[in-house]
Parts: sequence; structure tokens; C-alpha cells
Amino acid sequence: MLTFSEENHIKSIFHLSASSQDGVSTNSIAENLNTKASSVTEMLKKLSEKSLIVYKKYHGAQLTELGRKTALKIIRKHRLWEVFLVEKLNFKWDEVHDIAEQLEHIQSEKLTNQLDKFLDFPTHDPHGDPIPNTAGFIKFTPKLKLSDLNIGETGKFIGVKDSSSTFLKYLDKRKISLGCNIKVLHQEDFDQSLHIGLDDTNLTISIKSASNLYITKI
Amino acid sequence: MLTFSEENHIKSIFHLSASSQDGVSTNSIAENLNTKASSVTEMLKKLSEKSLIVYKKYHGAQLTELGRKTALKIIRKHRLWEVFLVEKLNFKWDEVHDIAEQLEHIQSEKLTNQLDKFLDFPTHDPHGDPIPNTAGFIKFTPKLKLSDLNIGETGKFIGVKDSSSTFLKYLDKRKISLGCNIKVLHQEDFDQSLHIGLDDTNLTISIKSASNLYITKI
DNA sequence: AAATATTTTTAGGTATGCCTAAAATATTTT
DNA sequence: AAAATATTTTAGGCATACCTAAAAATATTT
Repeated sequence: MLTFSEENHIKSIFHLSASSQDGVSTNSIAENLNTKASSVTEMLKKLSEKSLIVYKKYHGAQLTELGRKTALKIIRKHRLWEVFLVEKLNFKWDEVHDIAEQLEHIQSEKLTNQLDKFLDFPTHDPHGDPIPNTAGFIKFTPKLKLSDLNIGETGKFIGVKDSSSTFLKYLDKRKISLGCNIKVLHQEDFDQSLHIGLDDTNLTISIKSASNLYITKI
Repeated sequence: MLTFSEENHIKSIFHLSASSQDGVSTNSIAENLNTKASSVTEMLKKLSEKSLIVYKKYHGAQLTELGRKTALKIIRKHRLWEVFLVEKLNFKWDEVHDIAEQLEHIQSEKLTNQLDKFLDFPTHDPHGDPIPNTAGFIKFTPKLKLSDLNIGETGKFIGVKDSSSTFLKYLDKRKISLGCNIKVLHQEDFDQSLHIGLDDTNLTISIKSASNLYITKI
């Protein structure tokens, strides 16, 4: 049985591993969790003793297979609860993160699996992130960014990279919602902003926003 | 914002207050929470400073109005989650307590109220205990025990006093479920055990079990 | 490769929430 | 009402999880 703090560190290392080949740095974890490097160092020692990570002083942390499975269980719970909040309790997609951060620590395998069933085994959370199954297996979908498309191409909007409330509200305002088709019409030379077609409307979004949108070519 | 431990102490004091006019004793709280009296004393000081209880050394604790409201909010969450687990996730009534003990600490008023709505504003949890509303108001139903009935009288089974898993399973086995009508047919002189009629079957239950069943006369 | 800058660790401190053992207070018995 | 018993509090410890500041190791610049 892990403490909340241990679970949060494991999860943080998992998320940060995605964008780094070798060990996850102490500082990056501290930044991610809003704590200090010294606190993280302490925790890395503990997680290492519990065989959840491989930790070499001054060289960051890497999840073991056990650590990875542990992380995926927590992420599974987080994402299932997000689906529950949006689908069943009428929350908006920008409101669910903080609550799911609490719910992800509830311990009961049966609860998680019954919830999964109740939600009809969803494959993705409200932000388009995939939901690991009981075994911790995650269906991998290669992700393109909208900014990777060429002029004239169309993509289906399948997820966001940054799921901050600010960005999600920005998308809501522009009626850009998960599953919709986006065609790249034109790119401004000056600031690389994109003119896009969405159903029957056209609009312009910055290159920064475009690289926060995951799509699949269609 | 209260810690889990603070919330648990408040809840414990609330429950123990029901059966005691004056202050709730340090020892009874410790026993209830499976901790030691010295730990409780510490906590009572803290809760007193936060104006949640009135605490007089050596004379136990009493909830303030703020404390009572706080307790009712926690209990509201606990009972709503129990309903959710039974009604939506197909848990049995003897399986929900431990999970609800975790879920009752999740902080989000909106979550609680949306859950309430989703469950269609239930008035009682799976054990027959009333669910406080947003304002912390609890609908009071005078509770008789089955053992209070006279021979020949019939009662509707509306709740259990002791909701331990053991007792709930005992009831399941005998097909005694919330809402059913129970007629007292006869009482043994020797051990006060009761012969009762339930739908089309008759059975015998000990006086101890009978005094764990809450009923209303019909 | 030496100097500088950055990152990470260590050392030592704080608050929470638990504990045991001893002291203080309350209650019950004689 | 004094003695015996039970309850509660205090005193002092321990683990967790955070912190700051200083020291050590690593990385970058010159």
C-alpha cells in the first residue's frame, strides 16, 4: 500500500518519462509536483527501496516494470473517474482534473472495475487520453499534431496535449470539440498561424494552439 | 480545509453523541477510531481551536454548530456514495462501508450535489440511514426496534442499527431486506427469541438480532 | 582543463498524527 | 472520606512529508 505522495511521485515520473529517454530528473519531478528537489530526493530513495524505480544518485529515476504497472493503475482510475464526471455527472471537460486527482487514490480494485463496466468500458478520457485496461495495457494511437498537417489536409481532433482549464475553455469558445474534423486551409507567413475549416465555419488559431491539438489524418 | 484525521474525529464525535447527553469521552473516540486516548486528546485540542468542538479537559467533547454541520456534510457524502455503489455499481450492502470511508473525504461541493442529483435525491442509504440534504438537514424518522413490537404487530423494516458485514450477510441469508414487512408471531419465554412472519415464510431470530432491526409500525 | 553555473544531495528543521509510559484527575468502592 | 480503580492528560518518541541552506557532484562555458 502506497501513500498518496508516493503515488503522486510514481505518476509524475511516468508522465515525465514520455518525453525523456533516460532518467527523469529530480528537478523536473519537483516542478511537476510543486515541491522542492530535496523532498523529491528523499522520495526517490524510498521508491527505490520499494523496487518501484531504479534510482542512481545524480542521474534521475526510471520506473521498473512494477512501477510502470503501478502508475498505469493510478492513471486508469484517474481517467475512468474523469469519464464518470463528464458522462454521468455533467461536468465540463475543464472541471474534472482536480477532482480526479483525489479520486485516483481510492483503493478498491472492484470499485475500479465496476466503474469501468458501468461506463461501458470507455477507451479514452474526456481529453482524448487512452484508458489503460485492468492489465495496464494501453492502446497506442500514433499522434499527430494539427501543426504537422500540410495545407489542404484534414484531421480528426482526437485529444489535447495541454489539458489546462484555460486551453480547454479556449476550445469550447471556438466550438472545437473532440471528434470534430479540422481542415488546414492556409498558413500565415508572418506568425505561422493557421486558418482552419471546422464544419461550416472558418477560423484562425495560433501555431501554439495548433501544436496542442492531437489529430489523426483522414 | 480539514485533514482526513480531523474529519474522522468529527464524524466519530457526531456518531457517539447520539447515545450520550453530555460530552463524548476521549476513550470512546479512541476505541471508535482504533487509536489511543492520548492521540485523541491531541486532536481534541486542535478541533477546539478550530471551533469545531467544545472541549473541557477531563470532560469530553461536544460538537459546536459548525462541527455538527461539518459532520453532516461528511456523512452526507458517505451515504450518497454508498447509494451510488449499491444502485449503480452493483455492490452488496455489506461491501460498501470501507469504500465510502475513503470517498467521504473527497472535496468538491459540486461533485456531492451532482452525485445527489444523479442518484435522484435519495433519502436513505442502503442500510436505511437518512441522508442529510445540502443544508445539513436530516429528516428525522422515529425509530422503533423490532424487539419493541408486541406479539401480533407488524412492522416495516427500515434500517439496521449495527451495519457490520456479518450482520448484513446474516439478513441476506434469511431474505430479510429493507422495506419488507415483518410480523411478530410469538416470543419464546426461555431466550426471548422471536418467531416472525416474513412474506410467506416464518423464521426465528434472537432478541439480539431483533434489537438491531429498525422498523416503523404499520 | 579551469572556472563558472546548474543540479542534486545532505544536513538539519517543522508540522501532523500516531505511539508508550508516567503523571494528573475523576470515579467508584469500601 | 479515604483508598482503589479507571480515565485522561502530559511528556517524550517515531515516521512521513514537507522545507531551507550548505555541500557535493555534474554540466557548461570560456
